[in-house]
Amino acid sequence: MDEAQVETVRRFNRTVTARVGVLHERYLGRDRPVGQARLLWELGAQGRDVRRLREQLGLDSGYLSRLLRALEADGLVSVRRHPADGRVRTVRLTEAGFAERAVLDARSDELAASLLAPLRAAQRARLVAAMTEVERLLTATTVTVDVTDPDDPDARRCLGSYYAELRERFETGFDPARSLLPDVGDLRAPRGLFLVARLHGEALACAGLKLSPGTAAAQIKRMWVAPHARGLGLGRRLLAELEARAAEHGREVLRLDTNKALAEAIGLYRAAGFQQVPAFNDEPYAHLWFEKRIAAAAQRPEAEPEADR
Amino acid sequence: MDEAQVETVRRFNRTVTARVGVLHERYLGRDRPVGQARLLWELGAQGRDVRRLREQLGLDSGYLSRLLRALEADGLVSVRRHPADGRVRTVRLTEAGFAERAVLDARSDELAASLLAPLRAAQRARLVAAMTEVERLLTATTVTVDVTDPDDPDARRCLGSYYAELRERFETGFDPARSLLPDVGDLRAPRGLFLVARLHGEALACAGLKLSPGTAAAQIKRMWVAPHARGLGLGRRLLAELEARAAEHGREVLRLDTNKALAEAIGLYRAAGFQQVPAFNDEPYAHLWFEKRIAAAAQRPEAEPEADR
DNA sequence: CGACTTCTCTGACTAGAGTCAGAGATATGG
DNA sequence: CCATATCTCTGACTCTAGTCAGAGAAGTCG
Repeated sequence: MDEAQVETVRRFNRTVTARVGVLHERYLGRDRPVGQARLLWELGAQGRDVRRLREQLGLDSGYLSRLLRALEADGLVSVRRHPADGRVRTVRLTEAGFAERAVLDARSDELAASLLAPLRAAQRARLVAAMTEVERLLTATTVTVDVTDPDDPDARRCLGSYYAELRERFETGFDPARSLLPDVGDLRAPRGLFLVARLHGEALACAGLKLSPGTAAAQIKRMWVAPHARGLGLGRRLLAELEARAAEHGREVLRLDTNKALAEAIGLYRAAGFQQVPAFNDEPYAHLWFEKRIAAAAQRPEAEPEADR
Repeated sequence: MDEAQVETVRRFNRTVTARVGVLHERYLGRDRPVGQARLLWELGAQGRDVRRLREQLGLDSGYLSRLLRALEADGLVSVRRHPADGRVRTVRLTEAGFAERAVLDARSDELAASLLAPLRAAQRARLVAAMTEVERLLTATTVTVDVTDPDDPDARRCLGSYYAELRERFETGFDPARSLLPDVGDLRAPRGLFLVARLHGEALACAGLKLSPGTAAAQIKRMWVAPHARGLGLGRRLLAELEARAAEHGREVLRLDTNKALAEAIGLYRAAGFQQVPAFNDEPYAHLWFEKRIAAAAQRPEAEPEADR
């Protein structure tokens, strides 16, 4: 990235935090501490476990407890014990809580409207379009990609959604036990690895890499991106990450098989430089096979994020 | 504006305050209270009067005083009495202060880079472009337009710059005393009005309206936009505002005269719906005359900001 | 000169945000 | 069933941001 880009981002940060950030806090916390307001905001229609709230908002347990009690005292939330686990407590908005949330909502609308109001229709449309773009890309930069054990709950959730989607989209249905990789346990060191992409703690995408011993090829398996997270470039990012990891392990070729029903994925593979090749395995669910030569590297390169993350 | 637009702005606000705002504060205040950091940041290369700082940052005088003393104790700023006015104190960064500022600068770069890092080159370029657009338009929404006495210092500053620019751009030079409006004092109630557009207290643009009695036409005079503020749509906004004010006063026609050297202004007038007409006065500096029929209105309409601000 | 204003500083507060160290209740694994 | 881990809550703090009411020094105007 060049200096001019960094400079633009800096200017953006200043302008936006000054104009939006400050107002946002002020609107939100007009007659309620910002901490409480944020909490109300975060509480959805159904109840939430305190534990999850804490983790999601990154709050100290003591602090959160106090915030909850303040809201409870105002009659905005009710806190009950979790039906299954008595240690856990579940928070839920009361009627009054919903009303208060609606007030915050209205204020948020008001702030948004005040930003748009001084503009002419054409400028407004441009601003909204640019905001959409910024938000989309900023969301993309917030996603983290980490090596995760395939037995981790997040990993399991991704795989579950993946299988469900395949079941629905493949003409023949899908049963992982009948596939060439019945046990995802193979996707952990030293025979492989498994990546999970997360946004604010929510798992959005996954991808596995199989590093069979004694071959120069690494194989991509179980790659999936949550439907609502498509279009953020996550697929490409996972591919780039896998490529870098494979290179670290001295592999020279990256391979994968796929099903003809997965049109977007196939497009992604081609765009990322994969070439179609004859079948290199007898995966029953595969119709197409791809591979890509990669630059082996002992150390991970730094300059380009394709390899960097 | 429609609901979808408001919704987009809201989503933008949430994402951006969460991602940029919080980080911004955290980076900035990593080992220094945010208040102090903001102050360091705001202190330019030359010294600043405490009075101006207070006004610019909107701080309580006691609070600012304490912040300054904290920075002084750390040897980052020096505070001396103003040479001309012993009540006023002037703050200036010390060597160590500049070093500390450089650290903040570096962090800001770091934050910017961290936002860009996970993206591919193409995405980066798109993000930067969208940010530029958002920043530009958000700046535009922050500009306020108010009726101001033509003798107000801001108004005088604008007019001064305006005259200077005309002197330079007109083939014949420019002397306000030789023009048809030698005294801007006419541009105040009840015979007229004068608008000044300001951003963070800095005057950026102005425009006058002459409401000669006994005629159905109002006349626009002394319209100017600071060179560095062009492209924000301020000219259009001022025109719209004047049009609304003229309508409020029951006028049915808006008129203006202009010089052929002012190409951008002429373009603006045409784009805003003005038609060229034969000379309606004998302004020595005018080459072109324009007018526009406007809808008279006792009350100011609300729906469109063209008339709203 | 004297009254009034302007500007900065000090002292005395308040409130919010957040941290840390347990205590107590409830699960879980051997 | 016991030891250990997990989860929430309480009490006791700290820090920062910010407000308010003057005091005192320095200018300004009649």
